[in-house]
Amino acid sequence: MHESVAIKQQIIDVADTRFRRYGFGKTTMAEIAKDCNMSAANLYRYFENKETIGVTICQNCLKEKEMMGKEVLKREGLGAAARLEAFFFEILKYTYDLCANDHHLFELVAYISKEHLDLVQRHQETLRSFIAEILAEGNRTGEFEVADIVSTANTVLLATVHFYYPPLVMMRNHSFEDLVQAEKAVVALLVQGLAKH
Amino acid sequence: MHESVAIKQQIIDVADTRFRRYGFGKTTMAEIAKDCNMSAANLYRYFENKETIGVTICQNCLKEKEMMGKEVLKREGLGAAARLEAFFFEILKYTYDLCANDHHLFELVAYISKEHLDLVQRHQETLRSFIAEILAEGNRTGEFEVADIVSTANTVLLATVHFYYPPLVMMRNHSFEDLVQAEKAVVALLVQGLAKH
DNA sequence: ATAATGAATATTTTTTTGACTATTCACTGT
DNA sequence: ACAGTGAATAGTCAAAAAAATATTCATTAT
Repeated sequence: MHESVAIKQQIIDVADTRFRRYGFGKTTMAEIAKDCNMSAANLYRYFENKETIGVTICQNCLKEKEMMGKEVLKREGLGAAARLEAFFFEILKYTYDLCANDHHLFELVAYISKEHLDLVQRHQETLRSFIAEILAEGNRTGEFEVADIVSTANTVLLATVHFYYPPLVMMRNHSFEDLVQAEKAVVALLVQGLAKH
Repeated sequence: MHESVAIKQQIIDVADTRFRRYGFGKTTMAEIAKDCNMSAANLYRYFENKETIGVTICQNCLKEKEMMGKEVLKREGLGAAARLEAFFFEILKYTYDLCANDHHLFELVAYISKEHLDLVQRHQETLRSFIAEILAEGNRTGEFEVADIVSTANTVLLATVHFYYPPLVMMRNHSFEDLVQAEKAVVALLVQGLAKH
């Protein structure tokens, strides 16, 4: 019945493991198939091609990052300013961990992002909507005074690119602590700018 | 006497022309030498190697960009906020023009920047000092209220990376107008945050 | 009809090889 | 000593060949 869904998932799991350990390029369809006890040809009944497998894993990665941010939206006892700070802290942490520890996955994401611009765009769209939520909350509580929430959310996203865009996060061997300090400083300045005066 | 300085300059001029037209990789030392009416071997009496020539041209490029920013520092009749805006506008304009029109030079800068991190760092250091000057002016005139000028200048630099870092400037085919609009929005938000309340 | 396969074909990657270019050096002219 | 050179060397790049891999397809199994 939903057999095919389970098999798809198995393929993703197996591929994910191999991609992380050996990289996308060094993993063959034959190897993935073997791990699933099937022939390489049969993989094509579940995925159009190898790249599609990569894209799916990439999407999962971005989705997980989004979850990290989303969790912050629901946290109790935070004002809008503190929430914004926590939001970028989580995003930065996730991005940093990915890049620093899963080098191969980082490369996969970078490669896929180059081709499938739409993926990245959708991801940014999601982050933007999260930020917009925080801005709206700030307006509600009187902490912020934002006229155009959507366009301001976009502006905030532009100013914080250092903390979610992997190539920038990894540029020069900044320690995680340095990055967090920079993140705090940028967000603090932005919060000042957003605040009701 | 200062013969060698003039010859060095000639080599740079000739190389610059060729690099812009054909790219760094497609320009040979023999060609540069021919343009200077000398043998390839003789170039090595003036430059350690080909890469050093590229680095020098790259430096000139960055220096020119810095000049664009510096000019804004001296403009009369601008408040600190307007000056900051004008500053990033000029930087963005120069960066955009370089990337959009001098594709080969853009690649050279990108390539050299990867190796010679110190060049880029020094460049950022310069931009930072310019921003610091503007912040200090703002403090003086009462427009801004910045406690730690140096660290704040750095924060501003981080938040505006979209407008001076070539790869980001060129990411997706944003029109120049879109970029300028984004630049205005980001700087406006930062200025709000810097303002005396 | 659906799942799966081995063998055939198409693509991509790797290796090899030859040509090309950067760099060095021993030497020439001043 | 200094500016310069041609020829020798070393290293890099690019085209071609070989090998590996992705993808398709005709066929089998259930």
